[in-house]
Amino acid sequence: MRISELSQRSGVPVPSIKFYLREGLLPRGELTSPNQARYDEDHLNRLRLVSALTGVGGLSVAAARDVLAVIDAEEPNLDDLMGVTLKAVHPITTENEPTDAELAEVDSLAERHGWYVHPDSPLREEVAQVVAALHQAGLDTGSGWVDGYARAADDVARQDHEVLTGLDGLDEVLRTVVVGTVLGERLLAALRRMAQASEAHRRYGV
Amino acid sequence: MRISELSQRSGVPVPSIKFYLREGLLPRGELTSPNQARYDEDHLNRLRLVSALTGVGGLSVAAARDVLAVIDAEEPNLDDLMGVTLKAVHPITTENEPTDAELAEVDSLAERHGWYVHPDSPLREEVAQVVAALHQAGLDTGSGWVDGYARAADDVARQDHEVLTGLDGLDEVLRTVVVGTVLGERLLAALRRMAQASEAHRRYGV
DNA sequence: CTGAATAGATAGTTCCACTATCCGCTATAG
DNA sequence: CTATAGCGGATAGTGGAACTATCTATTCAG
Repeated sequence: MRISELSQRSGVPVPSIKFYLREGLLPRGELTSPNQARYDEDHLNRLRLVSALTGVGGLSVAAARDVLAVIDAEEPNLDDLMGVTLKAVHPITTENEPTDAELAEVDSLAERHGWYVHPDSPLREEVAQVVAALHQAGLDTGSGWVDGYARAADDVARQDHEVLTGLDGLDEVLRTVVVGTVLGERLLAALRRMAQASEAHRRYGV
Repeated sequence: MRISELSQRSGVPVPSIKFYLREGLLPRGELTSPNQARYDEDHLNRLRLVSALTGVGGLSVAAARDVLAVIDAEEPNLDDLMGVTLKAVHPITTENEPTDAELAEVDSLAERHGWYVHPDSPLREEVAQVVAALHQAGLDTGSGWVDGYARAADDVARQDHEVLTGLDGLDEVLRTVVVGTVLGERLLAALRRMAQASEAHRRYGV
């Protein structure tokens, strides 16, 4: 197919597709002549993936490119993929260094839930940073409600890995990890809001 | 205190504070003369709240302003607050209309979990949109894993409301709803990633 | 044959979240 | 008392991100 069909079937405007081609999110089509290229179903699927990641997924174009590059790597590596994906989802900023007390809070939380957290893992800092933001915003994390969040997170993570074991091709595993990490987060957030609204209705009526 | 002290204690640069003042996220200080104003602890707390919402919370300045405006309203209303907050967190885009099948999927999910979802609620569309994005990205939602996410979301939402019943002042309730919605989402996401990493370590070593 | 579409390059646009500069004034150190 | 650093408030400028428009030289479809 040509670019206009790709555009129609994906819902992405032609200029945007050209932009993604330039940025390397989407491989070029096969040139049949100097100004004609042919795209196939793979291109369409890839474009839909890009669209999902940058749209609902909320990734920047640069972050999406990094993530996709790992998927495309010769020897894809689950570790790399997780690292890149985690970085992509919410860029680590150094806006407010967490205190040692907050890091310790995270460590003890992890211990209570039986999590192994590498001391140098950026995740440790990241969680501590969110905790720091909660404190800054005037919320107390001392009364144990964070453990409830951790339990829910643990449930979801276990299930995520269950799902992965049911897949066969490496390609599918990689794609599922990426999409599951990026969109799963959005799904969980949206469902939480839905559950919250329902709970509010149940408790306080309409 | 004057603006420089506000800046030092909050970590926000003076020009940014001026920007927030202009944008109405932070109330003006009390003028003691035409070019001198006095700020107090309330200003500092408010600034820290703004910083948490726009920083780790990921809200745009406009979204933060809308949310804060509801908190500041004469007669604050929990419904308004939730509506505005939900809109602020992830702006509703019309990028890919969910299909009727996807909406139906969401409805039956809600029913299975005993959630009341108003037919006109934007949440319905929002969840369906995430589901649509998952489909577009090539993931199947038919095998029941979404129910696991819903269960986790339900747990968290119930607990969120438990926390609220333990608070007294309306002000505190409102602030907790906002911060809890915005930052709670980030917390849950970060914890999920941490749990995922730990689970990966448990299953595949290193 | 002709008009619409195409590949690829370059340049322009729009939005956002700040920054920088400027002015007239004021608090304060010496 | 002066010098000077800082202030409030207004206006203008900056830099990055994600497109969007335009251009040229083809080429395909009717």
